[in-house]
Amino acid sequence: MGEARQRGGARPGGRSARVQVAVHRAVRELQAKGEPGELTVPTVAAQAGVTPSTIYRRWGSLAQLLSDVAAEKLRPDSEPEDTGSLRGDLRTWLEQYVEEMSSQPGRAMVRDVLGGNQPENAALCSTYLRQQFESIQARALARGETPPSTDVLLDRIVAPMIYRILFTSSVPEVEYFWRLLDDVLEGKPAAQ
Amino acid sequence: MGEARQRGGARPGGRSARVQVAVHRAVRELQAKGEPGELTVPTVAAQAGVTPSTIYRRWGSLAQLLSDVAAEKLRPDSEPEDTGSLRGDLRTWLEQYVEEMSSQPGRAMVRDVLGGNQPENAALCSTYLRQQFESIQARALARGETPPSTDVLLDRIVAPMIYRILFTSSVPEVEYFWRLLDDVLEGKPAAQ
DNA sequence: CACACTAACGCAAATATTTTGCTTTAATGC
DNA sequence: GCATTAAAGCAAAATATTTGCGTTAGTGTG
Repeated sequence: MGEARQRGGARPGGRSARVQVAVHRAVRELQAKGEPGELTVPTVAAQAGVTPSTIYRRWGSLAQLLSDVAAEKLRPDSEPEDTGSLRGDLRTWLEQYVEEMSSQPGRAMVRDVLGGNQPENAALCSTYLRQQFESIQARALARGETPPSTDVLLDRIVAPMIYRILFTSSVPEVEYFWRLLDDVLEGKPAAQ
Repeated sequence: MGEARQRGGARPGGRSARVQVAVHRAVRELQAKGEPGELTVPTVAAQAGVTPSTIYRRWGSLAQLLSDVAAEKLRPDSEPEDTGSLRGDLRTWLEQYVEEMSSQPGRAMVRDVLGGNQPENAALCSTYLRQQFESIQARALARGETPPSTDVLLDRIVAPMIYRILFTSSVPEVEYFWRLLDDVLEGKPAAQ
């Protein structure tokens, strides 16, 4: 994750790991409780049973900690569902992704990952997406289908969604993105 | 701009306006000087000849102030150049936009607008883009050309660029986005 | 133009957060 | 085990943020 790295023999075992888990969990608990005013380094530290200075030294700031937690939340917990066809796989995946990301907590996650000025965490999210797509593509190839490239999927479907989440007040329904998907799959010319 | 709004008779004249200008200028000056560590509310206040509490009361936090300043910076200072054709107008505009946004300060601007949790500022940026596009479209229509819709331009060109700026470590050269543009203009099928 | 009204600023005390130096705890390698 | 030292704890110091209250100066009215 995005924690400050040391050169000397790092020591990731035991206590360090426990602190990491406790702090991340504390963040999630406080986030779940609502009250964004309660979400401060001292509060998180208290909830995690840890000293504030520990958090400052390991994560640097609340924003970086939140960025780490958000990146962790955004890691997919399972393979994309197999529906039997490329189009079905992508539609199902897209439905879940749109729902997750355009929700209030979803938008917050996106903002948080970007917030920490920690390019690695943002890049990680992109990597997660690529991996999901690659597994869908692999299945498609195994079926004899010819899937679009990952870059095309990112440019034509993910990017428009994220752009709207970040820069506009309302995000379209899934149908809008399903349409973008079909344009890609059918090699349609751009809608004018 | 994103400053806290009051219901009672607002008082935007004279002193308030001067403070606003002084504070924004102070932020720009400190940003220009580099040293991100120097960029704190007390420092900005000192540079602007103002009390910190003034900034806290008007802007709430450094992040919101930076968001306002970034939104202001992102406001286009002129009409898009007229090159005589739709494709030329869009290519020229795109060249400048890619150069501006993928630079180090450009990326910082994007992060800053989004940073303040101030959806209005982000939405403003999208509006600026729409306006630029609309003026290019109007010229195209006057020439008898048929320009793509604003949404298509945002989805197919701007969104991929912003996505890469925010989520990946390297942003492609202009040529990449010129290609996306030509795909849109020529109604080409998606590249596989 | 003088005057009342009050939004927005300044000032300074009260809080809260962040940094830092030093001590203690406990992983890791031998 | 035992030495070594990364990472945590603790507490004082430094900074940043909030808040109450007095002052300044836009704004509307007579």
